[in-house]
Amino acid sequence: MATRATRPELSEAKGQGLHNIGEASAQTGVSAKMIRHYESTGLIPPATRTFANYRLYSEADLHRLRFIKRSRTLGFSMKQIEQLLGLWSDPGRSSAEVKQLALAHARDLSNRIAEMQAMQRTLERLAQHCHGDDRPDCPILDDLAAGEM
Amino acid sequence: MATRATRPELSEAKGQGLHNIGEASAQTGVSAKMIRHYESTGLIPPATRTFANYRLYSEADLHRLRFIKRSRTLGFSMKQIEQLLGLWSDPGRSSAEVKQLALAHARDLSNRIAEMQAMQRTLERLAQHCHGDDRPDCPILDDLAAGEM
DNA sequence: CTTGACCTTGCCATGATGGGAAGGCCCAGG
DNA sequence: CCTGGGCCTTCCCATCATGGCAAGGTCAAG
Repeated sequence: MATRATRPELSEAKGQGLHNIGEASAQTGVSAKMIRHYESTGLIPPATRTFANYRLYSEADLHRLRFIKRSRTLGFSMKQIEQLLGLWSDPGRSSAEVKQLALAHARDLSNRIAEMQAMQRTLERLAQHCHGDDRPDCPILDDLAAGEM
Repeated sequence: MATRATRPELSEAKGQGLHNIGEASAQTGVSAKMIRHYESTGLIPPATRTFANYRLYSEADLHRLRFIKRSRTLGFSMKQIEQLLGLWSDPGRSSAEVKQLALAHARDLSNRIAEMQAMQRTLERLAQHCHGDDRPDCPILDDLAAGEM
């Protein structure tokens, strides 16, 4: 078994516990499309490749992808995730930095939630006063047309 | 005063209560950029023009723009606003259609609010358990790394 | 006439994601 | 050996609503 100094065959790589992009996607919940995108933007390092140029992912790579996936699920932006990944891999980090990032995002969420709740309440209120029948009279349209900001 | 059959001068048009795009923007809160954009997508009809090709807006046009602005403030999408405008100008509409549109949007908002609240609660909970000091230990990163979906 | 504010069109960027095309690779079945 | 189908590669385009910039025309005041 001569070790191929440069780039392995796909079957060989899989025998060593590596995964192609399809498997990586299935095991992390990140689409292949997005894995490639993350690589192109530098969020993840360039994947090693097989002889035929297929991308290969180690368990550590999958771990990183799951971290990203979880962060997206919590609504962090890609820019914030970049910072989070930096902190994650920095042994000299202070938890204060992480906490600050998380709380900033939480505040941002709160603000957006409040805005949407205001919209929601207004809509519910308007809809309550709308007959919702065959007649054209409609307080909802009246409100929109009145332009009460 | 010979009525110019084709296209008026700007000063003449303003004398007749028409507005250029800057005034229309100032009086409706819709940026000039977006007014042009709405025209290009057909949301509003092509504006009449001065001799020098400046757009002109009547009070009715401003009314329409305010309607759009108010609808955006309530979070309706452009596609929904297109429908709302159609209903607004349709004397034969049924208020049920309007109400249905509004309630569908309200439900959509509720869903998105619920998602964001879930994120928000998770973040607050994680942050509460994070010391936020100089040490690197951080339950927030632990959670992200664990990938508990 | 000059200056500055405003208008015109047109192109590019955002942020995260999906879709699709054109072509190459891999494996299994005949 | 050949073929089919499924996976991979890169590249471009679309979304949604909005802003920015650039190059050039217009208008009103000094």
